[in-house]
Amino acid sequence: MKTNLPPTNSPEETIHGRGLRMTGQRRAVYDALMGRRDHPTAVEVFTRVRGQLPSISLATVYNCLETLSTCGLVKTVNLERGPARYCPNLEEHAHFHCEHCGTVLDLPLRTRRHPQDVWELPENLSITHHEVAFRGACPKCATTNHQTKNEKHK
Amino acid sequence: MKTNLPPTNSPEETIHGRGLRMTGQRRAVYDALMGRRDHPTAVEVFTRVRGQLPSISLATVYNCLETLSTCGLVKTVNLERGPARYCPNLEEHAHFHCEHCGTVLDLPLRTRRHPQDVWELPENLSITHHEVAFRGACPKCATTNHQTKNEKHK
DNA sequence: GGTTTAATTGGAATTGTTCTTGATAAGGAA
DNA sequence: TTCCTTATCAAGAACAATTCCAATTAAACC
Repeated sequence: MKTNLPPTNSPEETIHGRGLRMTGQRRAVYDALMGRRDHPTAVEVFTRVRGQLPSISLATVYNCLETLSTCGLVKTVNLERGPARYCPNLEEHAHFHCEHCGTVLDLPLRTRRHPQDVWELPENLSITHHEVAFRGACPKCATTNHQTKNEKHK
Repeated sequence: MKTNLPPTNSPEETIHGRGLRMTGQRRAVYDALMGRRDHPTAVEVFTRVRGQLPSISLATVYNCLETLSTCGLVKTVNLERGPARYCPNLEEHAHFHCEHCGTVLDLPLRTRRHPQDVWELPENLSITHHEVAFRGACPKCATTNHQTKNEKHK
């Protein structure tokens, strides 16, 4: 099974390998994402990148994120209905999603264990990726009695 | 950890237990979903339910699905950017999503194994749910050389 | 430098979902 | 029953996230 191992190549090499160009916009979007270990939305990436490239458009940020994602340089994460989030961590990991404050945390794999061991996978299924997400309350929110993020106030 | 075990109560009891009413619309939506072991979108449920209740509105289908989901009678599944899918299977299981034809399959849990064994979960995290999704090609699509579902034709 | 093709922009369009308002129906009390 | 209260529904408007489109700009190669 192909796991998403960090590429040994530079992002330029990876992009060129697909016949694509490493433009200033793609570079800036890539750097904005790699700069922190978090899970920003496209709009959040947009506001970060604007610091470097004030003329960039939101559509371009979407395009760049899509390109980087299909090249395997970043991961797209859809944990819930809202906007997609983008993840710079290419190591195998699961996500934890706090239902109170919305934070997303990375959970590392235990050595020698793999999700495939846990589930009955029919032989004839060809698996290319897998995604594991846990939900609940993060350490901060678990102690306090918060309302759920999207819950309505009276 | 709370797993989504099938409720021993009838759907009516579960709904009443929350101070809600089992209306004709909720019943019809529930039955439409339980009638098959697949993963329809809200619109697909809408067209099914219209057979029984021609005057039902799409907004009501969304409302009913939301209600049934928060009552734990069905599961909401967000595997990708498109529309949410709804799952009648309350047993613990993972999802397989075919990237070619879009089909979603249920994968049963291997006995005695749990996702929590595979990941490093910090002590102070309180987990309420987890979701596991695999992607790739289903048996049918693995043999043929299909295009990806959303890929553009020239 | 010129040519070719990919990429970017900005705005319009689309998709999926939620909100709003007035009408309807359920369940309990009289 | 009948009335009363409250939840729920229908229809369409509104909304948020994303994608599409057409014209312009920038890369890469000759």
